Amino acid sequence: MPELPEVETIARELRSHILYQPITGVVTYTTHLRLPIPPNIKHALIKKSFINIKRRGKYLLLSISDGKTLLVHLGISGQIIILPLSHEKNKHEHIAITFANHKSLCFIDPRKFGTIILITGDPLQHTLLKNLGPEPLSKKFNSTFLRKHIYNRKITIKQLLMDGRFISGIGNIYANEALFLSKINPIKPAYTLTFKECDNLVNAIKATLKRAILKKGTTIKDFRNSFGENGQFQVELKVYGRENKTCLECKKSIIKKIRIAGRGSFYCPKCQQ
DNA sequence: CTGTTAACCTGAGTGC
DNA sequence: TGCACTCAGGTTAACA
Repeated sequence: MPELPEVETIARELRSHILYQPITGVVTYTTHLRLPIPPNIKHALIKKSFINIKRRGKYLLLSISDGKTLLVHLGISGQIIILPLSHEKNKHEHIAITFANHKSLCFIDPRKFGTIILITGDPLQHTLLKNLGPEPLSKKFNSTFLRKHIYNRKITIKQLLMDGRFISGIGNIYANEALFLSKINPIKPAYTLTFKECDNLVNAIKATLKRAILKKGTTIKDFRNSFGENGQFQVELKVYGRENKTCLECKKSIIKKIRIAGRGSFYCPKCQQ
Protein backbone atom coordinates (compact mmCIF):
# COMPACT_ATOMS: atom_id res chain seq x y z
CA MET A 1 0.00 0.00 0.00
CA PRO A 2 1.77 2.92 1.38
CA GLU A 3 4.73 4.56 -0.21
CA LEU A 4 5.97 8.06 0.54
CA PRO A 5 2.94 10.00 -0.77
CA GLU A 6 0.47 7.85 1.12
CA VAL A 7 2.41 8.08 4.38
CA GLU A 8 2.86 11.83 3.90
CA THR A 9 -0.89 12.16 3.39
CA ILE A 10 -1.57 10.33 6.66
CA ALA A 11 1.02 12.39 8.52
CA ARG A 12 -0.51 15.70 7.42
CA GLU A 13 -4.00 14.61 8.37
CA LEU A 14 -2.98 13.22 11.74
CA ARG A 15 -1.51 16.59 12.67
CA SER A 16 -4.94 18.20 12.44
CA HIS A 17 -6.72 15.28 14.14
CA ILE A 18 -4.69 14.42 17.21
CA LEU A 19 -1.77 16.79 17.81
CA TYR A 20 -1.64 17.84 21.51
CA GLN A 21 -4.79 15.85 22.28
CA PRO A 22 -4.49 14.06 25.65
CA ILE A 23 -4.49 10.28 25.23
CA THR A 24 -7.30 8.78 27.25
CA GLY A 25 -7.07 5.10 26.36
CA VAL A 26 -5.11 2.43 24.50
CA VAL A 27 -6.48 -0.96 23.49
CA THR A 28 -4.46 -3.65 21.75
CA TYR A 29 -6.02 -6.68 20.10
CA THR A 30 -2.80 -8.23 18.81
CA THR A 31 0.58 -9.01 20.33
CA HIS A 32 2.61 -9.24 17.13
CA LEU A 33 2.76 -7.46 13.83
CA ARG A 34 6.03 -7.76 11.91
CA LEU A 35 7.61 -7.01 15.27
CA PRO A 36 6.03 -7.42 18.72
CA ILE A 37 3.78 -4.55 19.77
CA PRO A 38 5.38 -3.23 22.98
CA PRO A 39 3.53 -4.84 25.91
CA ASN A 40 3.83 -1.56 27.84
CA ILE A 41 2.36 0.58 25.06
CA LYS A 42 -0.72 1.48 27.07
CA HIS A 43 1.30 2.69 30.02
CA ALA A 44 3.69 4.52 27.69
CA LEU A 45 0.94 6.51 26.00
CA ILE A 46 -1.89 7.05 28.43
CA LYS A 47 -2.27 10.58 29.85
CA LYS A 48 0.38 11.80 27.40
CA SER A 49 -0.06 13.35 23.96
CA PHE A 50 1.62 13.49 20.58
CA ILE A 51 3.44 16.79 20.27
CA ASN A 52 4.94 16.31 16.81
CA ILE A 53 4.24 14.08 13.82
CA LYS A 54 6.91 13.48 11.21
CA ARG A 55 7.54 11.18 8.29
CA ARG A 56 10.82 9.53 7.37
CA GLY A 57 10.70 7.37 4.26
CA LYS A 58 7.62 5.18 4.75
CA TYR A 59 7.76 5.53 8.55
CA LEU A 60 5.58 7.75 10.73
CA LEU A 61 7.24 9.22 13.81
CA LEU A 62 4.85 10.36 16.52
CA SER A 63 6.71 12.29 19.23
CA ILE A 64 5.26 11.62 22.67
CA SER A 65 5.14 14.42 25.24
CA ASP A 66 7.63 12.57 27.48
CA GLY A 67 10.35 12.52 24.79
CA LYS A 68 9.81 9.01 23.50
CA THR A 69 8.63 8.25 19.95
CA LEU A 70 5.93 5.97 18.63
CA LEU A 71 7.23 4.59 15.32
CA VAL A 72 4.65 3.30 12.87
CA HIS A 73 5.09 1.54 9.54
CA LEU A 74 2.07 0.48 7.49
CA GLY A 75 3.68 -2.42 5.64
CA ILE A 76 1.60 -3.34 2.61
CA SER A 77 -1.95 -3.38 3.92
CA GLY A 78 -1.78 -1.13 6.98
CA GLN A 79 -4.24 1.70 7.51
CA ILE A 80 -4.51 4.44 10.11
CA ILE A 81 -8.06 5.69 10.32
CA ILE A 82 -9.59 8.18 12.72
CA LEU A 83 -12.94 6.93 13.95
CA PRO A 84 -15.36 7.99 16.68
CA LEU A 85 -14.48 6.85 20.18
CA SER A 86 -17.23 4.22 20.09
CA HIS A 87 -16.89 2.45 16.75
CA GLU A 88 -17.39 -1.13 15.72
CA LYS A 89 -14.07 -2.95 15.86
CA ASN A 90 -12.69 -3.74 12.42
CA LYS A 91 -11.83 -7.40 11.83
CA HIS A 92 -8.16 -6.49 11.41
CA GLU A 93 -7.94 -3.67 13.91
CA HIS A 94 -4.86 -4.25 16.07
CA ILE A 95 -4.65 -1.16 18.20
CA ALA A 96 -6.88 1.79 19.04
CA ILE A 97 -5.61 4.95 20.74
CA THR A 98 -8.34 7.23 22.03
CA PHE A 99 -8.10 10.95 22.72
CA ALA A 100 -9.81 13.56 24.84
CA ASN A 101 -11.54 14.92 21.73
CA HIS A 102 -13.43 11.60 21.47
CA LYS A 103 -11.50 10.50 18.40
CA SER A 104 -9.87 7.11 18.10
CA LEU A 105 -6.75 6.39 16.07
CA CYS A 106 -7.20 2.87 14.70
CA PHE A 107 -4.40 0.78 13.22
CA ILE A 108 -5.88 -1.75 10.81
CA ASP A 109 -3.68 -4.22 8.95
CA PRO A 110 -4.97 -7.51 7.45
CA ARG A 111 -1.54 -8.83 6.51
CA LYS A 112 0.21 -7.76 9.71
CA PHE A 113 3.36 -6.63 7.91
CA GLY A 114 3.14 -3.28 9.65
CA THR A 115 5.23 -2.17 12.62
CA ILE A 116 4.45 -0.28 15.83
CA ILE A 117 7.25 0.20 18.31
CA LEU A 118 8.35 2.64 21.00
CA ILE A 119 11.71 4.35 20.74
CA THR A 120 13.61 5.99 23.59
CA GLY A 121 16.17 8.56 22.52
CA ASP A 122 16.87 9.84 19.03
CA PRO A 123 14.54 7.93 16.69
CA LEU A 124 16.71 8.69 13.67
CA GLN A 125 19.48 6.63 15.27
CA HIS A 126 17.22 3.61 15.71
CA THR A 127 18.15 0.45 13.79
CA LEU A 128 15.10 0.75 11.55
CA LEU A 129 15.83 4.35 10.57
CA LYS A 130 19.55 4.99 10.77
CA ASN A 131 20.42 3.25 7.50
CA LEU A 132 17.68 4.85 5.43
CA GLY A 133 18.78 6.72 2.34
CA PRO A 134 17.93 10.39 1.83
CA GLU A 135 14.44 11.72 1.33
CA PRO A 136 13.73 11.83 -2.41
CA LEU A 137 12.24 15.33 -2.12
CA SER A 138 15.28 16.72 -0.30
CA LYS A 139 18.16 18.62 -1.89
CA LYS A 140 20.47 15.81 -0.87
CA PHE A 141 18.80 13.59 -3.45
CA ASN A 142 20.08 15.08 -6.70
CA SER A 143 21.77 14.00 -9.89
CA THR A 144 25.23 14.04 -8.31
CA PHE A 145 24.05 11.73 -5.55
CA LEU A 146 22.45 9.34 -8.04
CA ARG A 147 25.52 9.27 -10.29
CA LYS A 148 27.71 8.44 -7.32
CA HIS A 149 25.50 5.56 -6.20
CA ILE A 150 24.98 3.84 -9.53
CA TYR A 151 28.74 3.36 -9.83
CA ASN A 152 29.54 -0.32 -10.37
CA ARG A 153 26.00 -1.31 -9.34
CA LYS A 154 24.91 -4.21 -11.49
CA ILE A 155 21.39 -4.50 -10.17
CA THR A 156 18.62 -3.03 -12.31
CA ILE A 157 17.84 0.64 -11.83
CA LYS A 158 14.37 -0.31 -10.60
CA GLN A 159 15.78 -2.46 -7.81
CA LEU A 160 18.07 0.39 -6.78
CA LEU A 161 15.13 2.81 -6.59
CA MET A 162 13.32 0.40 -4.30
CA ASP A 163 16.30 -0.10 -1.98
CA GLY A 164 15.58 1.99 1.11
CA ARG A 165 19.26 2.14 2.01
CA PHE A 166 19.88 4.05 -1.21
CA ILE A 167 16.76 6.23 -1.19
CA SER A 168 13.81 6.12 1.20
CA GLY A 169 10.10 6.13 0.48
CA ILE A 170 9.95 4.80 -3.07
CA GLY A 171 8.04 1.55 -3.57
CA ASN A 172 6.77 -0.42 -6.51
CA ILE A 173 4.17 2.00 -7.87
CA TYR A 174 6.31 5.13 -7.91
CA ALA A 175 9.47 3.31 -9.08
CA ASN A 176 7.52 2.13 -12.13
CA GLU A 177 5.94 5.52 -12.76
CA ALA A 178 9.13 7.55 -12.35
CA LEU A 179 11.04 5.26 -14.70
CA PHE A 180 8.31 5.67 -17.30
CA LEU A 181 8.31 9.43 -16.94
CA SER A 182 12.09 9.54 -17.42
CA LYS A 183 11.91 7.05 -20.34
CA ILE A 184 14.30 4.57 -18.72
CA ASN A 185 13.81 0.82 -19.03
CA PRO A 186 13.39 -0.63 -15.51
CA ILE A 187 15.66 -3.57 -16.29
CA LYS A 188 18.61 -1.39 -17.26
CA PRO A 189 21.63 -2.09 -15.04
CA ALA A 190 22.06 0.89 -12.72
CA TYR A 191 25.69 1.56 -13.73
CA THR A 192 24.73 2.04 -17.40
CA LEU A 193 22.66 5.19 -16.80
CA THR A 194 24.04 8.27 -18.55
CA PHE A 195 24.42 11.68 -16.86
CA LYS A 196 21.39 12.85 -18.77
CA GLU A 197 19.34 9.86 -17.64
CA CYS A 198 20.32 10.52 -14.03
CA ASP A 199 19.12 14.12 -14.35
CA ASN A 200 15.87 13.00 -15.90
CA LEU A 201 15.27 10.27 -13.34
CA VAL A 202 15.82 12.55 -10.36
CA ASN A 203 13.43 15.09 -11.83
CA ALA A 204 10.86 12.39 -12.63
CA ILE A 205 10.98 10.96 -9.09
CA LYS A 206 10.45 14.36 -7.50
CA ALA A 207 7.68 15.33 -9.91
CA THR A 208 5.85 12.02 -9.52
CA LEU A 209 5.98 12.06 -5.72
CA LYS A 210 4.92 15.72 -5.48
CA ARG A 211 2.00 15.13 -7.80
CA ALA A 212 0.94 12.00 -5.87
CA ILE A 213 1.07 13.91 -2.55
CA LEU A 214 -1.10 16.60 -4.11
CA LYS A 215 -3.62 13.88 -5.09
CA LYS A 216 -3.41 12.38 -1.58
CA GLY A 217 -1.89 9.10 -2.64
CA THR A 218 -2.74 6.10 -4.79
CA THR A 219 -5.52 3.67 -3.92
CA ILE A 220 -5.17 0.33 -5.69
CA LYS A 221 -6.92 -1.76 -3.09
CA ASP A 222 -6.16 -1.09 0.55
CA PHE A 223 -4.97 2.47 0.90
CA ARG A 224 -7.29 4.84 2.69
CA ASN A 225 -6.46 8.19 4.20
CA SER A 226 -7.22 8.90 7.85
CA PHE A 227 -10.84 9.68 6.94
CA GLY A 228 -11.19 6.26 5.29
CA GLU A 229 -11.22 7.86 1.84
CA ASN A 230 -9.40 6.76 -1.31
CA GLY A 231 -6.42 8.59 -2.78
CA GLN A 232 -6.76 10.06 -6.26
CA PHE A 233 -3.42 9.45 -7.97
CA GLN A 234 -4.41 6.02 -9.35
CA VAL A 235 -6.29 7.73 -12.20
CA GLU A 236 -2.99 9.31 -13.28
CA LEU A 237 -0.92 6.12 -13.32
CA LYS A 238 0.75 5.71 -16.70
CA VAL A 239 2.12 2.17 -16.43
CA TYR A 240 1.44 0.56 -13.04
CA GLY A 241 -1.40 -1.94 -13.43
CA ARG A 242 -1.79 -1.13 -17.16
CA GLU A 243 -0.29 -4.29 -18.70
CA ASN A 244 -1.62 -5.10 -22.18
CA LYS A 245 -3.04 -1.59 -22.49
CA THR A 246 -1.93 1.02 -25.02
CA CYS A 247 0.86 3.35 -23.91
CA LEU A 248 -0.60 6.77 -23.09
CA GLU A 249 2.57 8.46 -24.37
CA CYS A 250 3.33 6.91 -27.78
CA LYS A 251 -0.24 5.60 -28.21
CA LYS A 252 1.14 2.67 -30.21
CA SER A 253 3.05 0.23 -28.08
CA ILE A 254 1.49 -2.07 -25.48
CA ILE A 255 2.54 -1.80 -21.83
CA LYS A 256 4.44 -4.90 -20.79
CA LYS A 257 4.55 -6.52 -17.38
CA ILE A 258 7.66 -8.38 -16.31
CA ARG A 259 9.03 -9.55 -12.98
CA ILE A 260 12.08 -7.86 -11.51
CA ALA A 261 13.35 -9.28 -8.22
CA GLY A 262 9.93 -10.78 -7.65
CA ARG A 263 8.02 -7.53 -8.13
CA GLY A 264 5.63 -6.75 -10.95
CA SER A 265 7.26 -4.21 -13.26
CA PHE A 266 5.45 -2.26 -15.95
CA TYR A 267 6.96 -0.39 -18.87
CA CYS A 268 6.48 0.69 -22.46
CA PRO A 269 9.01 -1.16 -24.68
CA LYS A 270 8.93 1.71 -27.16
CA CYS A 271 9.21 4.70 -24.83
CA GLN A 272 11.61 3.07 -22.36
CA GLN A 273 14.54 1.52 -24.23
C1' DC B 1 31.18 -6.85 -0.12
C1' DT B 2 27.03 -7.74 -3.96
C1' DG B 3 22.96 -9.87 -5.45
C1' DT B 4 18.99 -13.25 -5.10
C1' DT B 5 15.28 -15.77 -2.80
C1' DA B 6 12.16 -16.95 0.67
C1' DA B 7 9.57 -15.78 4.47
C1' DC B 8 6.33 -13.14 7.27
C1' DC B 9 0.27 -12.93 6.60
C1' DT B 10 -4.52 -12.48 4.75
C1' DG B 11 -7.65 -11.85 0.96
C1' DA B 12 -8.93 -11.48 -3.86
C1' DG B 13 -8.97 -13.34 -8.21
C1' DT B 14 -8.59 -17.21 -11.69
C1' DG B 15 -8.97 -21.73 -13.66
C1' DC B 16 -10.61 -26.37 -13.23
C1' DT C 1 -19.22 -24.38 -4.23
C1' DG C 2 -14.77 -26.05 -3.48
C1' DC C 3 -9.94 -26.49 -4.16
C1' DA C 4 -5.33 -25.22 -5.78
C1' DC C 5 -2.83 -21.76 -7.24
C1' DT C 6 -1.05 -16.88 -8.10
C1' DC C 7 -0.64 -12.29 -6.85
C1' DA C 8 -0.61 -7.96 -3.90
C1' DG C 9 1.61 -0.26 -2.24
C1' DG C 10 7.18 -3.84 2.24
C1' DT C 11 11.15 -5.45 4.60
C1' DT C 12 14.86 -8.36 5.78
C1' DA C 13 17.19 -12.77 7.22
C1' DA C 14 19.56 -16.24 5.07
C1' DC C 15 21.99 -17.75 1.45
C1' DA C 16 25.35 -18.22 -2.81
